[in-house]
Order: sequence, then structure tokens, then C-alpha cells
Amino acid sequence: MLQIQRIRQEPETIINGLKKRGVDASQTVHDLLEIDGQRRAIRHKMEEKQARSNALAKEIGTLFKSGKGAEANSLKNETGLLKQDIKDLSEELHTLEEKEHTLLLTLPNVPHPSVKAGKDETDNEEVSRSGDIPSLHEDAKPHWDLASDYNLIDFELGVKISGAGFPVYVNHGARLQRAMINFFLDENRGAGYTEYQPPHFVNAASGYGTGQLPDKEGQMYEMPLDGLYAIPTAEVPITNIFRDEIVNAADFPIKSTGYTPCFRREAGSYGKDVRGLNRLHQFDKVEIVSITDPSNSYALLDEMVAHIAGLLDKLELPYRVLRLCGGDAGFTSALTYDFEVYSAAQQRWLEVSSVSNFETFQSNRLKLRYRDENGKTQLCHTLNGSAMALPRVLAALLENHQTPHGIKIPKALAEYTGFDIIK
RNA sequence: GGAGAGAUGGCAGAGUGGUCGAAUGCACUGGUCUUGAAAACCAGCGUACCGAGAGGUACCGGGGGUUCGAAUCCCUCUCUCUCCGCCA
Repeated sequence: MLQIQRIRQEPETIINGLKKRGVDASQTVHDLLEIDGQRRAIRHKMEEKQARSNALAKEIGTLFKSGKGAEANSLKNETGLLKQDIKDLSEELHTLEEKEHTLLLTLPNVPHPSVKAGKDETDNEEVSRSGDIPSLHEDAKPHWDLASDYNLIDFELGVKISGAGFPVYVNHGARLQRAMINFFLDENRGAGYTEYQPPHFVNAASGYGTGQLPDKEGQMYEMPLDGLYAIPTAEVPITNIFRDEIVNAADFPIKSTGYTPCFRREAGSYGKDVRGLNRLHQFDKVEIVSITDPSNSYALLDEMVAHIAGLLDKLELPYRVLRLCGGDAGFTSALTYDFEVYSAAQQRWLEVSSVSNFETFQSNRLKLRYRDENGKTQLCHTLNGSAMALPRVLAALLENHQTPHGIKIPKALAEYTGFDIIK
């Protein structure tokens, strides 16, 4: 959520920035400024009456104590009137506050200056590319065939137990999953991230904190009996560790990591990219979350990008890094880099990581602050990224490293799997 | 599932109608003392909004009510804890 103070200070910057997303915010900003002005005027008026009422109440108390009951009672006339006024004003104030809040929720984050205007993924900029795209032998297969040939993943079994999009990993497939989780967590820990094992269900307050609610309400699995939501990413519970906190600036950057399964309803995306591991209702992901002060957040974003690149290098996968254009970046993001690995048999790029700086967009909702050098509280910048989403990494590993003799496991990962080839 | 207790500042914990944004202790920050440290002593120490400032307003889990006046009384919701039962 954008800060109203910022909209007051630089409405034009915000309107122009949002144009890069293809969003025309001029009407909303205009309405917000008007409502905000009214709100503050009414608040001021109400506070004046409250001050008067407080003073009178004090006076009445003193008068009663000194036995001047008649005088005290005469003052009560005025307080009665004030009371009604205050009630009316406060109702008006609440209405305006609600309107303002509702409007604020509709505005996405303002893109960073480096973000290009654009409509969708076709307008994203490739900023780097690494690794060689393998030339596969003639009988090379897509990962869903490999998964079944080598008995690694049983999609039909998942359908029986739960439904489409809930694969069952078996034997070497299951072990590979477990190995990747440990590999990623160890690498992240080695880079200074504190490891967490957070809850997989969160309450509504947490959903609002990171912006899943109300923006993406229908994307989360919901347990209405208990008022809980299955997390769509570890970002939600891990970032909410810091909700309503004033963190110590000396601890910056605060770096956290955690593995969780992720649950997504993927409503409205049936039939699109659902083959194999490309899009699932439940998948495993290791997430990194960082918190720092505004002056260092973009350097930290670069550091996170470099860290993720290092992971893909160790997995010996070809990848490219994209800077998302305004229209393709998420609602809450100021700047997002996507990592895509090349899946050689499908002959397409698969998104395996998305790294974003949210600036104060999340922390404003989270009330996540630090104290600056003057002792004033300021909103932190929050960032996060996948390091790494497992299914598509697995898909690329299987496809790219297949040989006529079996599927080779990259050296870094083989230390975790205990085997270096799947036959 | 049954029974009970509770929700107050970073933490612990007082406060049952006015002078309470709130005692006290711990923690934290600054200072005195000390070769240094500890101890002791002194001072400071919640958040948000409005205001140039003085200052004002709100907040004692959320919402509503009683009252001139509510942390304190009433209603209601939520959450937490303890004991019993069941159970990984």
C-alpha cells in the first residue's frame, strides 16, 4: 500500500510512474487528495471539540469536589452538545478513512526508474544470460516422460489422492526433492540468511500484511472454519515475523530463509502450462526474505540476484535474467528480476525465481519500521526472492541432464542426493 | 471436547470512576565515579496523527454502551494461558 503522505507530496511522480504499468491513476490520486484534505479538516475540528470537552470535564470534577454543584451542572449543558458533535464528526471521519483506505488499496506499487513501460511478458528486458543450452540426443524426452520412465513422479497417483496438480514423488524423485531443499537451505544459510521453519497456515492479518489479501483472495486455499489460509509462498509467514515491529537498524540487512510447501489454487489458469511440473497446486520452494533501510535496498537486491545466479551455476543450468516491465511486475513490486532456466526438451524458458524490492509497499501495511539516526521511526524496505522453486528446477535438471545412459546429477547436488546418476 | 483464568509500555507487573499515557522493577540510552570494567548514583526512555512551535488528540486486545468524565463499570467479539480428556 502506498503511503498517503507520499501521494500528497508527489502526486505527479506517482501518476507518471504508474503509467508504466498501463495504469491511469490520475482520477484515483485526485480523489484521494480530496478525501485526504477533508479527512484532515474534520479530524482537526473533532480534536478541537475533544480538547474543549476534556477541559470541561476536568473543571466539572474540580467544581464538584469543592461543593459547587450548581456551577458544575450548568457546564454540563455544553458538554452534552459537544458530545453529540464529536459523535457526528467521528462517524464522518470513519467514513472518509474507509474511503481513503479502499482507494489506497487499489493502487499498485510505483515502478523503479529503471523499469520500462510495457504491457506483458513480451516487453520484459533480458539483462543477462549464462550457461550453454545443451544439444540433446535424438530421443530426448520432456520431463513428464522421463519422470514416468525412471519412476520419479506419479502424476496419476496424485490425482487419485488429491486431484490434478498434486504430484507424488517416488524413489529417486523424492530423494532429489529432499536433496534440493537441503542444498538450497545450506547455500542460503552460508550467504548469511537465518533459517526458519514457519507455519504453513496463516491468519488473515498475515495475508493482509504481505498483500495477498485482499488483492489475490481467490488464489489461496482457505480454511473458513478456522479463519486460516494455506500459504502460497513462505514469503507470507516469514515476512510477517516482522509485522508490527520496530527493528534495530544495526541488524540491517536482516536476511531470512525458509523452506515450505506452497499452495496455490491457480484459479482461471486451467489448461495453461499445466503439463508435468510446470504449474502445480502444491509445490516446494525455498524463499529468501530481506529487510533493510531505503538507502541500501537496491544494493541488497543486486546481492540477492547474484546469490540466486550462483545457485543456478552450481546446478549447471542455463538461465537468463529478466527485468520485468511495468505491466508484468507484481502488484506490490517496485522492481522485479525473474530468473528463467532453459528446459531443453520442452525448448522453452521456465521461471524458477522471482526477486523483488517492494520498497515500503509491504512495510506500510506490515507496520515494519526502524529508527533513523534522528530517532524517528521510518518504514523499512522489504525484498524477497525464490531460492529456489523446486518443480521447474527439477524439470530442467531432468531434461537438460538426460543422456542415453541415464540422468546425470550435477556435482553440487550429488553431495546431497548420494547418487550421481539416475538409471 | 469439558472446566477455569487472563489480555496494561521491549519484558515483568501495579492500577477498580477524575490530578493516569499510566506506579515499580528489569532491560535499554546518556552521564558521574573508576586505570578499565562491574557495582553504585543521577538523568532519559511507548506509538500514531495534527501543528512552524508551544502544544493538541487518540491508543491500556477489538467493537459498542453507561457517565460531565472510563485502563477502571456494563454488553459483545477475538485471542492467549492453565487443568482434565483425546492424541502425533
